[in-house]
Amino acid sequence: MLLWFRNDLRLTDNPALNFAIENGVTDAIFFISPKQWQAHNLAPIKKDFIYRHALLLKHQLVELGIQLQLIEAASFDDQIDFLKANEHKQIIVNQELELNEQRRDAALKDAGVELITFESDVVVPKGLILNQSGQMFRVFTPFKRAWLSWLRQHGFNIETHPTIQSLVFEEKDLLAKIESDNFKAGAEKWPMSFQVEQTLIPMFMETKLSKYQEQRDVPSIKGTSGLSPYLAIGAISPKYLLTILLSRHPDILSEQPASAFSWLNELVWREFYRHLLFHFPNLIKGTVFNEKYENIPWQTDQKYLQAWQQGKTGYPIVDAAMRQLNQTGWMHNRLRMIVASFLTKHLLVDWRAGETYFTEKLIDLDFAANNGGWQWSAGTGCDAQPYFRIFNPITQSEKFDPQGNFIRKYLPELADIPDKYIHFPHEYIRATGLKCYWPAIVEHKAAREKALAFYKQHL
DNA sequence: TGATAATTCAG
DNA sequence: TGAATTATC
Repeated sequence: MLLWFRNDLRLTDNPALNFAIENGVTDAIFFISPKQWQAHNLAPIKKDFIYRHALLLKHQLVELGIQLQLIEAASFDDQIDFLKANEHKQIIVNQELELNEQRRDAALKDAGVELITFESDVVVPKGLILNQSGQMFRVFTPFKRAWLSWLRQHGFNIETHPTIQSLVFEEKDLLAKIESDNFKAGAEKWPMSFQVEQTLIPMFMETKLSKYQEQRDVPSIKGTSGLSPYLAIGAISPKYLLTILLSRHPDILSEQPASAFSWLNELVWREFYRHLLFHFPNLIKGTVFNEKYENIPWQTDQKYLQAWQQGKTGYPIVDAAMRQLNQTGWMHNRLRMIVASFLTKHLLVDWRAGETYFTEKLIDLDFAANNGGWQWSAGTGCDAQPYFRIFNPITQSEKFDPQGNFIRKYLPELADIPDKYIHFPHEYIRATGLKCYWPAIVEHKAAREKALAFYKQHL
């Protein structure tokens, strides 16, 4: 038997790994697949992050007597060829959600390779949270209620093998070792998963969780957990996070206390979108969830898309957010909603273009959540906001970045603009004769009215 | 996980 | 007159 790591680069709560240990498996593989990653538009920083964690895992597995080989297989077809030719005909894996990955696994089975499959990417197994008519929920809140109720009733198992639990890692040399020129693309700023488990998660629980509800929407404050990149590559498991949360807040499945629950709520959104993709696998082919929106003639002018990508829309909160994405490979969640609304509603650009750009840039790219979020913003999605809910980028900025601290960080040219004008500085700039910022690409009120008419006409 | 204009109501 | 509420997009 062979242990095959994919989107589960971790020791803690890894059912495939546990099974391998119990059965004395000593061989493991992980594929480095540049061509496939390219086909999925994967951001360089995410490739870097994956590579680092694969190397970390290789190092950690030595302690368990398992040899992890990192194998170059350019595409999924090459992975299939490798595994068909391999001596092992039983392969232990954790299931992957996305369509290409599922097809690859199906092709392997057809070729006579037996996959021993576990599910480890969600807390509640996909397919079990259904409404009264046996369908997937189409609205988040009832899904959340059913999800919580299911967990209160059934609980969940987190299995970490005793051998793993007793391991202690001394990683001083490792961090230097995994600085690879091939992949280096900014991920070195993110701590490795073992540091996250040892330090970052306990710190977050101790110091930020009680203030999460009030601070999570403020991009100038590091009020979020910063765990999304680890969840996205499977370096940290959602069950592990819930286990720790439950140990501190035994009533969290009854939505108490409120602030801590608002964090769990975000994890439930993650589950919602993964369950959704499980039920509607074709979402990955770019289809709109709500077919009513199938034939919207989105704006095709590349100038709008490029201005948005480069952070040159003339709306400071949007431009600062896009610079954060371009410079760091990550963007605060509140800002993701603001820039997505701006691209789809103010510029009327196809949400798929924004989805792709996020994919190309984000360290924490998760297909299900990204697609779900974009369709939510565009109004085409499952439990989407109605098309007439259009974020006002100035109001949002005043609300969530009142002193402009975030804006000033990424738009230093606006550093000296008074708070009062920072959210839309054009009149102030005109009055003072400064030339420090480009004009607004569209005027809010007119763009809003245009968007309302546009959606109304094409629905 | 909105925004805005219209309307109501306290003072 | 301006805050609170409601209706509409």
